[in-house]
This record gives sequence, structure tokens and C-alpha cells, in this order.
Amino acid sequence: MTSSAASGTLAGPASSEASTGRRKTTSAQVVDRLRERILSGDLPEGAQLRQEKLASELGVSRVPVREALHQLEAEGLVTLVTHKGAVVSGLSVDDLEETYEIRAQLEGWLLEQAMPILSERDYARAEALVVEMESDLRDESWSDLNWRFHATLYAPANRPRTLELVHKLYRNAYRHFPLPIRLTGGRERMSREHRMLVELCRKGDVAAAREHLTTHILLGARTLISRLKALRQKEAADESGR
Amino acid sequence: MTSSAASGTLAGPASSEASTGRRKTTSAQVVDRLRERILSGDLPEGAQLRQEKLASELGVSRVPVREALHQLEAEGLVTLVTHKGAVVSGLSVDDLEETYEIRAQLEGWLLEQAMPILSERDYARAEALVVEMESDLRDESWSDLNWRFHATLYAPANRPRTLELVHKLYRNAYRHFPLPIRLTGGRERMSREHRMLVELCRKGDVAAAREHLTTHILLGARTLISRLKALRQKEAADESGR
DNA sequence: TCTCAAATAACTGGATACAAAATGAGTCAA
DNA sequence: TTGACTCATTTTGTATCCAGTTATTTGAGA
Repeated sequence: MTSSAASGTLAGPASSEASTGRRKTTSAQVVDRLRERILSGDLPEGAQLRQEKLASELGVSRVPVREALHQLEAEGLVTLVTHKGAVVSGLSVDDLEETYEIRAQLEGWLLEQAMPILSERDYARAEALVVEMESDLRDESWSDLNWRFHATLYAPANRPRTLELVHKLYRNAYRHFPLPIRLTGGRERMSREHRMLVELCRKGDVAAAREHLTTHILLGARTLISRLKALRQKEAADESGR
Repeated sequence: MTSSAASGTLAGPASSEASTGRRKTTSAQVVDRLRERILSGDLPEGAQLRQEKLASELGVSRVPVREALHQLEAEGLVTLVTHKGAVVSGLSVDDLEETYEIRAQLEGWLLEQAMPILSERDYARAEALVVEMESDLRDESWSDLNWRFHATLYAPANRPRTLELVHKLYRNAYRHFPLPIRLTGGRERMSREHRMLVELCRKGDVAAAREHLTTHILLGARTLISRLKALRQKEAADESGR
């Protein structure tokens, strides 16, 4: 446990210190590492997180790992059961639906607030992102680009905390969908809806834009969730029929 | 540190264990304790939280205290600065305004969803709470009763996560206002607005009810915040002029 | 062979002790 | 007065030990 020669060991002082100028604490680094692995799906829903294993993998002691797990629990990424340990938390279908409803409400409001302030520059930037989404066909890039597109339209509302909250909901919901089923309704439909949204904003039709955005989110969610249900049923069938 | 005979020592296993049947972990108890003290204003904004002091006060070691602080940080109640320690976090005026705006959006939506399902029983319960608020003149009871009134009208919407989120925002915003200035516009106006809200729900006028609720929240916030500003300016003046 | 209970192992939660790192205050000299 | 330096305080991290709980295995009896 001394040499910490494991493959995934945390970066030495030099690397992270140099970039920020301010060295993060070990537990904060552990949080970042684990969050990344969870959000990326590397640690799938339901995975057991053993303190000792994580500690040795990362080359740290158990204390910062425990603190990291507590923090991740507060973020909703893991579930801590007393004396049983940490498990990467899942989200029920109901929870997912609710998350999307909250997003629809808050994003609709953000767009409404931003619209009077949106400028041609913002529209151009948003459309550039649509183009980027059309050209970058890697599935992994998509959800980030999609968020940036949306965020571009909300930014002028100047509601940083709301934006952060929505972003958190966005990431937390998205990770539950395996990559293959994320692109709801295909890229074409997404592009079409996104372009349409920008167009409505340009026209200055607040009500129509909000309506379109809300539908975009909720219908997307419905498709996504029904696919997830199908996938889970299939998995359950495979499991029992095996 | 051995005898743990301090006044605020955590309850022995017996008391909390008996009620739930499942003993909470020490760090969870510490979280509860600290959250309570912060939300009640006992630990005011900006207060330094010394690990060792808290640990000895509560009769526990530093480990659960640190874990608790990390969790509270994730909840937004304290700010952790590396190597400087934990401070009860404040909220800027901008943050407060934003919090109320989010509440207005989400609560408006909750009410809309709940309205078709609300029954005479719910109205009666809500009105009973209004009466209770009129008779219980203790300032400390008020914010809890107020929340219960609102929650009663949202409960049928059956959106537990949204309700929890809103509740968190509610508490987190409220604690920043010292007790004396909490009752915006006096009890009479509050009662009037609450009764009016119930009446609009009874009539089934969804749009009017939502509008009234939103205004109720946002105007209340504005009054509250302007008072807070005045208070802070006064404090600043006292400070420099002393 | 199957089932259930006791023994055992594994893991988490917590306490304590100690080392390391960083901050802030104070000191001292230029 | 300014600036560098030292030092006490505090947080952070590690190691070790122990207690309590859960999971697993073992073994006896049916």
C-alpha cells in the first residue's frame, strides 16, 4: 500500500497542481475521479463500491474515499447503506420522468427570460453547435454538445444557479441511458427541432418558442424512457430465460 | 474528550434507535444536528466550524464530523475552503432572488398538476393550517406551518422529488432572514393571500390560482429581500460608524 | 441430498495517534 | 514602513485498531 504503483493511481502533485496553481485535496480528487467514472457509465448502475478496493486502486487511504462517497451520496450519484456499503444509484422510471418535467419547467422559464436579450451572435453560436452535432458522429460527444446548445440559449437569462441546477439534472438523468439509445428519434429529428427552436427565437415568438422547447424535452424524454423500459424488460427476460 | 459529558452530546444509542428501529450512523446524526443548528440560525451565516470543537461538543471523533461537513457542503449549507475550514455559507441577494424565482416556477407547476385532483379534504386541511398560523403567534412556528400549508396544496400532484427539491430551496432561503423580518407584510396579508389561494383552487380556476401563487411568492420575496438589504446596510453603517 | 443454524470471514463505521501541508499572525531586520 | 521569515494553529491524510453488522461457508441433522 506504500508504493501506490497501481494503474489508476491519482496524479502526483506536479500535474494537477501545475494546472490550477491550487492543489486539490485528495478526497476532492477522489470525488472527481469517481463522478467521472459514474457519469461516463464506466461504473454502471448498481455497481458495488468497496472502500478498500477503491483506496488501493487510487493509491490513497480509506478516509478520503469515505469522505468522497459521502459527498457523492449527497450529489445523488451513489446510495450509502449502513454497514453494507456504497452502490452506484439508479433512478426509477418515475424519478426520471419527474426529472424531465422539472427540466421542462425550468428550461422553459430560462428561455423566456433569455429571449429578449438573445442576439444574433447567440443564434449563430447555437447554429454552429447544431452543425457540429451533425458532423461529429461520435455518440460520446453528443450529449455534451446537446447541452452546450441548450445552455447557449439560456445563458443571457443570467441565472447561474438555475443553469447549474438544470445542468446537474441533465447529467444525472442522461447517464442512466446506455449510449446506444441516447439519440432520441435519431439525429435528423434532433437537428430539425433544434433549428426550429432557434428560428422561433429569432422571430421573437416567446410563447411558441417555450412551447416548442417544452415539447422537445418532454417528448424526447418519453421516447427515451419507453426505450429504456423495453431494454430493461428484455434484460429481465434474458435473465430469467437463460 | 473521553467522558463526553458536554451539554450537546449526541443521544445515546437507546433514544434514536428506539424510534426508528434502525440506528443511524454517527456521521448522519452529526449532519442532522448541524443542519438543524444552521437552519434555525443558531449557527449564523459566516460562523466558523472547527472540527475539533464540534467533535468534542458532540462527543464524537473528528472522522464523522469531517464526513458530515462534506455532506453539508454538498447540500449547500456550508462552504469548505481547503486548509482554512468550514464556514456556514451565506447567500448573496442575487442568489436569494434566483431561489425564489425557481420556487415560483416549480410551485406554480406543482399547483397546476395538483389542482384537478385536490379535494374538499385538502382544502379543509389547508384552511385549518391557516387558522393554526393565525392562532400560533410564535415566530419560530410560522415558517414550518407556512410550508405545510403550501405542501398540502402540492401533495396531490404526486411529484415527491420535485416537492423535496422545493422544500430544500424553501428552507435554504428562509434561514437567511432573521426571525424578526420573516413575516412579510404581516400576518394579516399572509392569511388573506392564503385564503384567497384556497378559494381560487376551489373555483377550479387553474390560471388564476397559479398566477396568484406566483405573485404571492415573488412579491413576498421582494419585500423580504428589500428588508434584508436595509438591515445589512444598517449593520454596515453601525460597523463603520462605531 | 437437502435444509437450517452456527461459526467464520469480510466489510463498514468509528476512534485514536501521528505526520504533513497550509494558513495567519507575529517578529525581526533592512 | 516594508518584506521575508518563523511559528503556532488548523486542516488534511495515513495507519492502526476495534466494534458492530452483513455475507458466506461449514457442518449437523433430517
